[in-house]
Amino acid sequence: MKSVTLKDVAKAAGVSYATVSRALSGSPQIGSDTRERIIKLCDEMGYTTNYVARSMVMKKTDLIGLVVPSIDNQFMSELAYYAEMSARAHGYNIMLCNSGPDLKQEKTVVKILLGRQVDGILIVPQSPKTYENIKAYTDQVPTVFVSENLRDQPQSYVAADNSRGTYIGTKYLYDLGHRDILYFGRRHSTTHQLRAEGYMKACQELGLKQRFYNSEYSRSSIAHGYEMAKELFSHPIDYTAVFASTDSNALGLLKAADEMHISIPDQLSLIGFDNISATSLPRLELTTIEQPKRNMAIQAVDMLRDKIENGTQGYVHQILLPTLIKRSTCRAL
Amino acid sequence: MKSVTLKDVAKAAGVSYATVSRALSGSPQIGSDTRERIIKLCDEMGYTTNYVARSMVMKKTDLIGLVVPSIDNQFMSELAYYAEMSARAHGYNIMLCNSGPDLKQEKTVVKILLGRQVDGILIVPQSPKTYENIKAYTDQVPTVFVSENLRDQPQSYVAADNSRGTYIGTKYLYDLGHRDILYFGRRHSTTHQLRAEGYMKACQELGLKQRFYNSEYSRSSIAHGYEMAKELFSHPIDYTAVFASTDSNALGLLKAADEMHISIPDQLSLIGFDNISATSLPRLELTTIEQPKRNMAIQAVDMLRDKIENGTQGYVHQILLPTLIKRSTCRAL
DNA sequence: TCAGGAGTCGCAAACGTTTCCACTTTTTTG
DNA sequence: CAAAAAAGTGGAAACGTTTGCGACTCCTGA
Repeated sequence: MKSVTLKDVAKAAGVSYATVSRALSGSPQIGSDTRERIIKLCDEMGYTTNYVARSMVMKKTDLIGLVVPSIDNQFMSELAYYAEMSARAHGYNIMLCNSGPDLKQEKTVVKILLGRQVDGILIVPQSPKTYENIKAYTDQVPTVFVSENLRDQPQSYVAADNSRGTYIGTKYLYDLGHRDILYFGRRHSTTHQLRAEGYMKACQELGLKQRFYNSEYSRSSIAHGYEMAKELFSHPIDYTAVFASTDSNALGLLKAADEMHISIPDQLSLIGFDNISATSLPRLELTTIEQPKRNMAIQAVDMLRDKIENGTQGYVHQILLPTLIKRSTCRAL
Repeated sequence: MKSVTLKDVAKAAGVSYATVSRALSGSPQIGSDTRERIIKLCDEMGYTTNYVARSMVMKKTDLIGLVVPSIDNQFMSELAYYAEMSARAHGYNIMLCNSGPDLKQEKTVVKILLGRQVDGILIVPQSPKTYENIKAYTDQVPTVFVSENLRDQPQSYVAADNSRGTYIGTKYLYDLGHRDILYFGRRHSTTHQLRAEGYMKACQELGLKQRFYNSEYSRSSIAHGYEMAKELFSHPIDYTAVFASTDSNALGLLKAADEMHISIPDQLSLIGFDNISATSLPRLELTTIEQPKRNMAIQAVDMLRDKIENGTQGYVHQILLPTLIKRSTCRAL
């Protein structure tokens, strides 16, 4: 269990441990013969440099804190995957924290991460209030937000262009011949407000009537989409397509439609948003708008690295374009 | 960016920094009046203890390395969720690594984790060869494996009782009246061998004929399940139920069945394994065997903590019972 | 022969903690 | 009331590394 230190290999090599350190770090001020000898010896003795000691003197941990509401969520786990890959490729490691159900938890984990001396924090906010919640810490360490739109805040973030996503989607529906399109789902939270706006903008441009259906406290879940849709379908259906603010809600609506024998897409076209993995499943095949998760993750760690390594001040808002994924829940009229 | 240290608050409080350290750590050998004064001061000055310095002297990082083939995977992200929660509740943080596509990557990240001085490692193996692959490191740090069955290896692990899972499932099918049950999918890798064994045992006890269908290099994916199933259905269907070794494969089979107008469950009952989240989706509703992921995660970190904190030697094999989730792809004959 | 420079290498400080030991002050006890 | 015990505090070492600076060796050229 006792690991071998610099001092150990120094002793074995008959040099000072400064020399060993330099040999490993590729310092130019060292003989190439001794360097090789030492490197070989390190290998034999199974020496690996102790990162916590190193961090101590370098005042840099090469650690990035990743805080997500809960990693057990398609969007976030996918994001985490690419973030970790990209970070590691650049010599960083990821410290993972679930910011749990409430803001208190979120603040706690950020505090922990600070104590751990992470070089930067990547956070996907759990609510629009997150910014205020951790404001006190974001100036102590480079931070970039992912996926929640902080528009007016002086904070770096990368996000999908939600507004453009719904715009593209309704345009697609229009081109398919639909003239009565219902927007279904959440409208509060910045993200969902933007999605609604994209729909509204498209309607305006195309001369369509804007029609919304949502309950005040709607959440993005299949169960809730189902409940909402059952309520919705109890009224006459005087629209030919619905744009769900979220894939989960769309899936819930799908379930309700099945039960009520409303055929999708024959009677009703349906389009969602997020491209969660479930949408590509057999029997589902939901047409949707994809958030470019891979790019978001990569851009986010790039931004963070820039802040860390170059000390870049200020902030940048990186907006990525979503794309339409055509599957089989929409049909031409 | 410059954070406040022990020395800073010591100066402000007019005491030595040993005293401040003691006040914070709740040492008994300190006056309760000075303790309160110091704690209040720390709060005001926004002091948080530097964990890397602390780790240095304590020779303990309170860090657990979590290595998974890829976090963007239902099973693993869910596992990671519970593991992180449980770990943090006990004062540990999680360092996340994807062990990537190959064994080389897996070895690399384990090495990194060792350099980071993690107190322990939680690893879900990417292949049966994982054990051999990282053998050299597992005796340098407490390690527990998750979900791959290392039966004969002197290594701690927690896993679902795969064999029992398939046993329960086929028994269920039998009780429903099925007498011709086909086992569909992978059979190599320890896990899947065990699953196959459970099916075989049930068949033996119940006097059923064992029937297998699989391709040599089958993987657990919907696409592959689909391909296999198309091939399968090109032969006459002289069985009334199929047990898929994996939910993903089951879903692929479902898709093929739909295309060939084979009705499930009317013509064919279907049962999967894993209870991935997709199985509970509308239109799918796959009957399956659930791995108790939450329990697995919690047990795993408990085992690891025991090794870390109590220096427990030896190894334990923790086998958890899977449960049958009845949904709508099975019907009584 | 020797000054001086290039090329190597060692010494020691520093990073921010925790904790052992010693020391001072206060309290208890005989 | 003196001595011993207890309580509270400070000094300093230690953890394993990086790196500035000084020192040493060796060689070149005058």
